[in-house]
Amino acid sequence: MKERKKESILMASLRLFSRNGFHNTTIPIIAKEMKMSVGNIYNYFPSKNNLAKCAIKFAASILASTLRKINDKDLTSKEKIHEFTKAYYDIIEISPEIIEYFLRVYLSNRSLFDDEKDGGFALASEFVDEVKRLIDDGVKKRELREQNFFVSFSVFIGTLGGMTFLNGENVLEKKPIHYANEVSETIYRALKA
Amino acid sequence: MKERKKESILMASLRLFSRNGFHNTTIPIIAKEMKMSVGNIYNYFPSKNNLAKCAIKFAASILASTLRKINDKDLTSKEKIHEFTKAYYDIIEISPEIIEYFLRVYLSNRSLFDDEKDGGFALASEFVDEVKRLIDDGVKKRELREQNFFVSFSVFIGTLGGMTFLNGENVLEKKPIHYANEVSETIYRALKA
Amino acid sequence: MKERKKESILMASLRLFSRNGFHNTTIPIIAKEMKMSVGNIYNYFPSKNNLAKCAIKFAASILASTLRKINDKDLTSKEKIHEFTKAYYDIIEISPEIIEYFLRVYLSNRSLFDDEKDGGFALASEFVDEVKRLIDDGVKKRELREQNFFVSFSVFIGTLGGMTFLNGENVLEKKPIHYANEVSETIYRALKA
Amino acid sequence: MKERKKESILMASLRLFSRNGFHNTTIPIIAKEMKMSVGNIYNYFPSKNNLAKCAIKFAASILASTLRKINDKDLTSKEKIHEFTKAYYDIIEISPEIIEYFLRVYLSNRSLFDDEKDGGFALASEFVDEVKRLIDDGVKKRELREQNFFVSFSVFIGTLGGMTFLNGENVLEKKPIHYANEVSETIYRALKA
DNA sequence: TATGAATGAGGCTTCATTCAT
DNA sequence: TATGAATGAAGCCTCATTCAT
Repeated sequence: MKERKKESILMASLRLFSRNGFHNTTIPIIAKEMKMSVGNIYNYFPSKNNLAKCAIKFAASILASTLRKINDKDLTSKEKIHEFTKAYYDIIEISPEIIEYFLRVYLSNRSLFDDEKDGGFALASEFVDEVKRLIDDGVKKRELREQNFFVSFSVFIGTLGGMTFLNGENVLEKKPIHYANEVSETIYRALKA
Repeated sequence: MKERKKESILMASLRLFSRNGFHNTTIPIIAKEMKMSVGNIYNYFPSKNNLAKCAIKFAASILASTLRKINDKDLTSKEKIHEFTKAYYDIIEISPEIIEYFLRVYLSNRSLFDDEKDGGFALASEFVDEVKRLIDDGVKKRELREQNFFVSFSVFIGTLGGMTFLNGENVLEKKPIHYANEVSETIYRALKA
Repeated sequence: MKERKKESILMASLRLFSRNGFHNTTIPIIAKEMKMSVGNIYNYFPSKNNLAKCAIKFAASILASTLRKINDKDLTSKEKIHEFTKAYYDIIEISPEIIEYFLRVYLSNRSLFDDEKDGGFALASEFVDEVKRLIDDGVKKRELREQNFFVSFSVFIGTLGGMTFLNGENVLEKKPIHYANEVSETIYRALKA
Repeated sequence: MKERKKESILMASLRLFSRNGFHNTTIPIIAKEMKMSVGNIYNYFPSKNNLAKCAIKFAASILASTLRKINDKDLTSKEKIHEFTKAYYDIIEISPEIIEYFLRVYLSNRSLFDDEKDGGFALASEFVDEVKRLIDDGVKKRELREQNFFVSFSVFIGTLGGMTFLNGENVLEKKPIHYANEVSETIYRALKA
């Protein structure tokens, strides 16, 4: 009931924020999209900032659970990287807002999260932890090189983010999913033992 | 002199925009930082949007010229990647705003550049072109793998951007430059033939 | 209720615009006069320009309906001119802003209406059409001379406007209505067959 | 020298004010038109308001002297009205700004002239006096009807102003001068004994 | 006289948030 | 819970005017 509606507001906000940016998305716009009144939004979220924070957690948890499922499978690191890359591109295809939200809102509005511990980085920690698990496992199995985690994290997620950005800029000739193999192969090469 | 002042406004704006984002940086804030009056800013730039656009060109041309100098040297691709990574981290050390600006403003406020051709992608083209040259040369010399340029671009720049982001989030234990070797090695592995 | 408030804003704006001109009447002034907040004005009219346009239509339709009622009566042209002149001076007495608005805003700020078809002339067309009807009828009945409509229009409305202007300048010794007979007689002589 | 330059600033201002309105004409625009610096304008006129006031006097004196020359001739009132109407339309043809200034600036910015005696009406008095002379002479010669001067003034000037406005609105099919005969005839009929 | 960079008040407009219903 | 009119602070931008040169 209430929780359900809260989630649907979150989805709508995520979509609007990621498409148009945080500052270009007003509460009235969200209300209109939800066919609710402006005031009623505030019965579910105490502020626009809070909405943005919840959206980050929401998006991160979707990415995290996607990755968790793959981590839980019995696959080689190469396969995991490949599967996650594909899953990532599926998300881009179906719900690009989940990814774009990080690029459009999280990156550029750090001040929103200033009062959070870690300056808000922790909001995404569920996801980051899962990436760490993938890599640590790979290292343990000697499939991936041992190196500073954040370097590995950057290649992995930075590359995917880069492609997402280029897709958003409409400079890619084909749909993102088409590049999945090449991308995952490249990431794997970067990380392999 | 007028050109000098224009450039110093540009630097200040770049710094503020990159630190706090476009929308959280007001013209009064820029004016205060510059110890100028609000109105006087407008004698140098016709609008806040225009200021942001000029800042992109400015930042892109610094990155491009850094990379161009390296491209012009007689080095292997591996060395070039390494040199650029080091140069990149030097910039992060000295003028992090130049890099962060891309992350915090350019990536995230596409609508600012909507009226630009290519939706503003061209603003960074000077830099993108130089990356392309590095990779194409490497491919020609059989040092780098031939693959879709945008994939290579994403690994290269996405990885560097990822590290910049993590640095901005204060999750790195050491200064970015410390990771330069590991990062450039990783990028090279991703791209090598 | 919303429509009612909209109209009362329109009346207040009309009054202020006509008294002080468009540019000397600020939104805060209108808000103060209405005892509303500045922002709330914008819940009723999307811009100050739009307010001015709506005011023109509003004023023109009042003038038009006044004249239409007279046109609909079975009167000689001379009587019609006389009745309209009297009605006009009644309006000046009770709501001078309706007339003065044309003088002080419409005539003088054409650029406000540049994006309107006919450069905004159409905004007043309801009224102009009614004047045309009065004159055409008079010509048909051989009571008025046949001549270019715009010349007739100028004598008719220009004369009334002239008196309104002089009244606004406080150079008339008596109230405008006092001159109604003399004015209507003069207009009639100008137009009669 | 100085007086000459002052007059040329006045001409330029008159042109710009009448074309674009008082508030849309900035001092920098006037300076650019004059190929002078902004500051230098202030060596000739102490304020923009003062410039507007001087422009009114300037324009009124041109109209007054035009009318004076006609008044000084030995003509019937009908001929005088006709000559002035023609002269008026000549002015509209050659320097419409002189007339339009009254419509665009004087009418709509009364507050500019609030500190003037008569609320600024006196600024145009040279011209008004000349109109009075034309009419008084006509009355004395029994060619024109004796009636309240301001009524006569309104028909005379209001009609001409009406035509000017319609011309500015581009609703006239032909050039204003073409209507001169019809207009002067109509004015004469309105005023004749 | 002449320049034009600089000032700063003030205008229009937006929008997160509140609150009476 | 739900509504949406109302508030008011704050942002962008303009421009008359000044002043150091």
